[in-house]
Amino acid sequence: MTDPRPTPLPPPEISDATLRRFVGYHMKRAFNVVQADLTATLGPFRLRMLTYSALVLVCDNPGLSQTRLAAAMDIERPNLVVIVDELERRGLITRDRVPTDRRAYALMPTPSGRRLCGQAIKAVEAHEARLFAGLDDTTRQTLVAVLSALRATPNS
Amino acid sequence: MTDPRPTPLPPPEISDATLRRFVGYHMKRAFNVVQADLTATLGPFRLRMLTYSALVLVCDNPGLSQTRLAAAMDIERPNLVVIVDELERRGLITRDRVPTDRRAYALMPTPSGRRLCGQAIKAVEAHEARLFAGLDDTTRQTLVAVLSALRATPNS
DNA sequence: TATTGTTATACTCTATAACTATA
DNA sequence: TATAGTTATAGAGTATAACAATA
Repeated sequence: MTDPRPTPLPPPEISDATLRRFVGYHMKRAFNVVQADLTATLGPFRLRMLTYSALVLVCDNPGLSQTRLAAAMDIERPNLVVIVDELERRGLITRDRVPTDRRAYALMPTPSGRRLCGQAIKAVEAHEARLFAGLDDTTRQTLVAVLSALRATPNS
Repeated sequence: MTDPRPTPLPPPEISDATLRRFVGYHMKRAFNVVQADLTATLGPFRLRMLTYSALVLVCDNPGLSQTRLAAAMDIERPNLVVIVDELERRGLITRDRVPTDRRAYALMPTPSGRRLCGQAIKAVEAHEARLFAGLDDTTRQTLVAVLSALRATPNS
């Protein structure tokens, strides 16, 4: 199976050894892959990673306030507003006033929201099972442990 | 050390067990931490993760074309244009026409670009050493191996 | 004064279509 | 025709300041 073509210009391998030494570089690329796959998985539910995360947290913690939800999602409160707007507009959650603190909202899942959430969770489970099929349990646990430990950064 | 205050409302722990079961959730949060830290690290050099990656690749592969650089960085060519624009405007790289193919550019680092690149690499090395100080070599290698393996996604 | 939710805003990254000039 | 680089554009995520209502 020799190739008779006079290879027009054998594209010299790119040397990315320097970049590959940095974990952040690998994290970025890996996350892009996961993100793209997850977006496709959630597409049929008209959810994105952020709306999905918010819906799951509201279903698991009915009555959550937006401030605490934003903290749990590790995003800024202003950025949560549009996410809650979207979930509320679709009738998946409700914003109920808290009698004891009329500043805050108690976010509650609707029956429809709970239903969609359950379906989306199953889809994401299947998505992750496929994506991480090559990892044994120990490696997967190590991965999660390492990523979790990165939460708090003792910056200099 | 008893607390005499009548805890106004003991914020019930948020149950995020469902989300925590998904690796993508941990990847997102971990990447946000790394990204924020890296942005701070590169700030003094007026570089971001993308401009840094591009500069490193051009320094390691002088004469690289934009198409191949975009492929190496795993971004779309249109998005690379502004990155190359910025590096060129700052005098860190040059866009030289390729005599044999006048459509393409040969990206070359300037002496100033090489100098800044060397300094930035050292800063990023220190940044990563600090960020991943808790990981032994084996764990770190496992992490990189797992993240790298995620590149190609056999999507269903 | 402090906090909840909100608006406005800006920057970055990502993705696609369509154009130009070359090949 | 196909490719290299470009422009325009749109969507999404992130971050900060400042405001009204309420505590």
